[in-house]
Amino acid sequence: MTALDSVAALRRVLFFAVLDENELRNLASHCVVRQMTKDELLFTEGDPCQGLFVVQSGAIKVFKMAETGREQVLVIERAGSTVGELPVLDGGNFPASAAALEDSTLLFLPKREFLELCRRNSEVAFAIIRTLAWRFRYMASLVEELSLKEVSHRLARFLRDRALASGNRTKRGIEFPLEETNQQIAAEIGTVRDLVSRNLRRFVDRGIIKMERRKVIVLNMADLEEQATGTKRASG
Amino acid sequence: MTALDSVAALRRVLFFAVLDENELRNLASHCVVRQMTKDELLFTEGDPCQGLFVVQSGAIKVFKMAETGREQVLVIERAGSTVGELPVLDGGNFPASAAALEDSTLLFLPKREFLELCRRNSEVAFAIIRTLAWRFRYMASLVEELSLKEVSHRLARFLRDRALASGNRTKRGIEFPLEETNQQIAAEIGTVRDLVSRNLRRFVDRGIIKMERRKVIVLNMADLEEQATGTKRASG
DNA sequence: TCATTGCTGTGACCGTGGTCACACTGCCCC
DNA sequence: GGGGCAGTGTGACCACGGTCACAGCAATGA
Repeated sequence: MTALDSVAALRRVLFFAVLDENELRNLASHCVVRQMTKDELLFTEGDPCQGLFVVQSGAIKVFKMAETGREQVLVIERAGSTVGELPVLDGGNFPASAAALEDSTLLFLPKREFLELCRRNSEVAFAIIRTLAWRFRYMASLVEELSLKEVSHRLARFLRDRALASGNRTKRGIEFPLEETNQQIAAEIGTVRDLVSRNLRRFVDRGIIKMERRKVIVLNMADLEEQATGTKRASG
Repeated sequence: MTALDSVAALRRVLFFAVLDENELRNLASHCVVRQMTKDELLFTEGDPCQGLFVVQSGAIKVFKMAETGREQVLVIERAGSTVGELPVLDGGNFPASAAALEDSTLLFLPKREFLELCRRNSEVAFAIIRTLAWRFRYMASLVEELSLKEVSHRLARFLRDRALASGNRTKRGIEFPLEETNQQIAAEIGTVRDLVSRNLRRFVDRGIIKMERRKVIVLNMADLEEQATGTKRASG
């Protein structure tokens, strides 16, 4: 872990990308590296916030948890994204909890330095606005899905996104590994593990996908797409 | 409708409050007044956006609509709030639709002028950041409720919020009128009109509230509070 | 006055989402 | 090899959320 790594990590962040080498180096000098092991808790909803975290590598899930233990993932941040900038910006506490989905490396940037930078550099401020706008759109579509779509549609969308993002086109179809457990998928799409299992099976039965071990092969992308787009009550 | 009214309306907006009289007047000179009648559509999800709307009076609901006709309200904006600043800020289209809940007066501010102002005045930019942060928190709690709470809890919370915001303490309890139809309440809390009706009845049966016509009397605030706080599976 | 309209209340019904229990399958590690 | 351990698959069951149909009620306006 060198200072150069930190600079590189910061540069990947949308709202630090506008900074020049000197500014980045200065910023990096204020950062503290934080190693996270899989499943480690970064912070809990309601905690006060001292600064923001830049994801250098790995993946951090931000989530809400019910007393029953059931959780709803709000967003997953990977390299080049930040976690916790919201409470830094509005002075409140963390609106949700966060934990590492895999071993991860973060940079902690104290809020003092971050806010100072915002005030100094209006380009940064605008980039932050764009980031927040993006986050809002994402949340709005999440609300839409949870309120107006069925579990099978949310799962279909999940699979489609994975297929487009990390799928390999083979003669059999679009193949990709299902990295996460059904439990994790459930938390992302807003249901329970059992239903993920059942709905995956249903897709297999209908010939939309094929599963080998934990590898998914999309046989019929059009059908999957249709499943993902449909509304409640409009299933076939 | 005078220019003074416009200035007053703008001043109520969090991110214009920092402007001085001259700036406000200048801004107002670029605004166009738009009268909306109840149920009139302001814009539809996906429409391109030419500027933002300042609510001077009345109420605008921002919502997502399913093909079935069922809708989910994201937020309701009243005097002093704005609608559509998001697409102005990130250059995208409207992420949701908007319509008037009652007769309303809006000011339309073309995006050119608004963006120029942002660039000129960093105070405005920071106020916008605070507004977006607030919106995000609101959406996060909406996601939490939709995913992790039952309809009865969401309704209880709705009633509690109303009681705190506009309730009159009387010898019988906390009284307030239920302005909206069950249909509207349903769209706000994410369900259908029938369930709102049934759940209201259940609260009455349990002695938590009393209903006279469309007036609600909260008899037992503690119970209502408990209903509103509980999680799925933790009901009595 | 009466017809129309829009909203509420409600009984009957049903499907999806969710719970629970348990067997099974890899897998890691002693 | 065999005993945990974590995750998956699945049958049975249940309840909440949602649908549908219809009756009642209040407000409106011709």
